[in-house]
Amino acid sequence: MNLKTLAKKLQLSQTTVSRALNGYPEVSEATRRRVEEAARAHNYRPNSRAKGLATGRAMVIGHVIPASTQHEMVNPVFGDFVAGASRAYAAFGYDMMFTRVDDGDEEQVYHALVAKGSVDGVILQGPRVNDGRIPLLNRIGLPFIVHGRSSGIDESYGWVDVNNKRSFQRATEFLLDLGHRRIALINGLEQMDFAHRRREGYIKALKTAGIEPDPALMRSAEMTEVYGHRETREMLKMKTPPTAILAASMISAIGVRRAIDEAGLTLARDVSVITHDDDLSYLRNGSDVPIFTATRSSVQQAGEILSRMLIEKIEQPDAPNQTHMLEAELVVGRSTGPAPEMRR
Amino acid sequence: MNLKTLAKKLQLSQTTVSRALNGYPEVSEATRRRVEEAARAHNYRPNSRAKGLATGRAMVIGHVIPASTQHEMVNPVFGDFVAGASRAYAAFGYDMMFTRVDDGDEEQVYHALVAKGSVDGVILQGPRVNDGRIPLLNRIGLPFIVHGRSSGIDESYGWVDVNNKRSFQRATEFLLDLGHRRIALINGLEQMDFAHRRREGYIKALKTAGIEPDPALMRSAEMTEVYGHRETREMLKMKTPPTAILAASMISAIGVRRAIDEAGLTLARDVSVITHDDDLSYLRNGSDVPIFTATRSSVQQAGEILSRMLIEKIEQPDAPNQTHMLEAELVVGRSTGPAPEMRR
DNA sequence: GGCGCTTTCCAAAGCGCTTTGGATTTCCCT
DNA sequence: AGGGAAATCCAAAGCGCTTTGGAAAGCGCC
Repeated sequence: MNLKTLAKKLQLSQTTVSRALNGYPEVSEATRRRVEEAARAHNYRPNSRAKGLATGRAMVIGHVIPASTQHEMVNPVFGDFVAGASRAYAAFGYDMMFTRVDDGDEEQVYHALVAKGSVDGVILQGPRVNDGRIPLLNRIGLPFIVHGRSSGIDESYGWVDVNNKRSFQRATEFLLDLGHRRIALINGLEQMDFAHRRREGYIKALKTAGIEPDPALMRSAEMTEVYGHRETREMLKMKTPPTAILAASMISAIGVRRAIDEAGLTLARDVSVITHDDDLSYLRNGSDVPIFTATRSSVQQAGEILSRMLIEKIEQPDAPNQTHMLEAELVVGRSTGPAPEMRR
Repeated sequence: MNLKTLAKKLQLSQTTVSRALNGYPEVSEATRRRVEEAARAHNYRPNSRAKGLATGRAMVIGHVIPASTQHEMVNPVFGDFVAGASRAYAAFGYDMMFTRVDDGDEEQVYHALVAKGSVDGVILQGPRVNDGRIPLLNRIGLPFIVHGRSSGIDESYGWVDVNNKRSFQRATEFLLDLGHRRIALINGLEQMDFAHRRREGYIKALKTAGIEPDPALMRSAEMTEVYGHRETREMLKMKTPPTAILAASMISAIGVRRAIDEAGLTLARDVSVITHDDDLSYLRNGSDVPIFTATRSSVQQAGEILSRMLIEKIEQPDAPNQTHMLEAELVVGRSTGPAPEMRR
């Protein structure tokens, strides 16, 4: 069923039917009702490609996802983020499309997306420090919003980000207040901007307290469970092991806890742990009492805000870039306690 | 840059340029080379909507995702599955599109997808027992492959599934062989077909061993960490608590372990745990020695097989439906041991 | 009755591509 | 030299929609 045959059935022109369906005023209420009814009855939906061709809009938002390092997609954060974003897309009639890109092909892929006209805008996930994709997208003129920011990039762009620096600074201060002096940071990959900022916060808090950061206590990699476990196990073997650990995600914190258990130590009593908590649906930080003391910020909520912003950007491209800073909340759970030295 | 202006620049007709670019034989090698070069130079990419309109193919594969219960998207399994699928899509030039659907609107959404022509086929995720979507899609005639199967549906359809029944039967037998008699099942939602089959396997093994399944030891819900923790804590409080637990996913198994720790018990010694392991990138079951004894089957691999099958189905819709059964492997880790009674 | 509005509708062009049906040229062979 | 096949290219139609530029009809009013 297409416009033409529907129009014929109704004894109307395609123009009129199209206008009736799209809410234009140049059509009488009676006709509109008649048209709408017929459309419903015949299960008519305008062909999206034809509509897109005619209007120049795709009603699709793209997510370009680095593949070689599959970090983005397989990171459990991804699902919650996308779930949040999809809520906004659905509300505004957009679909979301994922394009997988091998490393180095990013420029190609963005050019292709705009040349092929398959999306109206993109979400930039996982920005790195000094991320070249931002100037690229600005140059191409494809509307985009960044999930996070990119240190070192001066041009204007829209973003939604957690105040990673401040939240890790506060978390570190919290541990310092508990008397901890050897505090480890099991960070994400430090080329990622969020990890970079978290380290800044961590270091700033240490320096402010007059403590020189120890490179041996700072680890950086993809935030898997195995990674959290491995680094913790190693550090606990040191001559003067850390008494507190800052973990970058719930998943790696789970590995951290496993290593602590295996070492015969007790969480909170022997080693304190604070993690960042993205508030993932499948990995809630406990039900009543939080398992971990954590800096919490819902990535699902971030996804929703972000996609709303992108849709606005698409619908009025000339409006100034918006930004939105989310403050993580420090929730105190059962994974932190006074430094062991203090307790004696 | 579009076909018309590119053709004009080359002093050729649109036909020739199009044919040159699409590998048709009616164009000389010399011209083809010239055209390809110009296309590259001007960064030309055919507009996908126009191409789709002309060919009738969208080169897009759809994933329709239930929203109200956001199980699908926020389940960490989702990311790995999609990562696997995207590998095949990228190889064959397809994009993937996600449509969020509120409960009850599924029929609407599928109809819309085919009417709007926005996808060439869909992947059906999270099939339930007796899932009405399968007959619906067959009726509509939209190519699809199911990730899993649906007990109670007799019509023919393509699927890729893990042999859930057998793998849980084996896992149960393994525990029985270790002397366990009170074995709990912390299952997924039992309207989900995979959970249904797992329970069948579990029950079959028990009955074969002459043990009457105890309803108090069978739990069912979304497989979150908190759920694994809560059910385990409850069951450990019973007068005769289980000595072994079968968990439905790594995430809930992590909750199970947490509850065991909190109860002052030791994994493997006091309580044995076997989990199903989807081999998620961020939640590997340990590095060298597996953390948990587990039935393992890579969901990423399933995604890749599935999407390959769907592409074949799209390209030759009349071929008979293919099916692919994956056998989970039982890996023995450190979470299982002889039943406590046996050790005395 | 005729004028100027508003209301209601329509024919046709155009979005950027593929593909059909031919036209033109080249080449080989007798 | 001429005929036919093969190679190479092209004009134009068509995919299903929106939108422009009018046309026709209805209405109140002088």
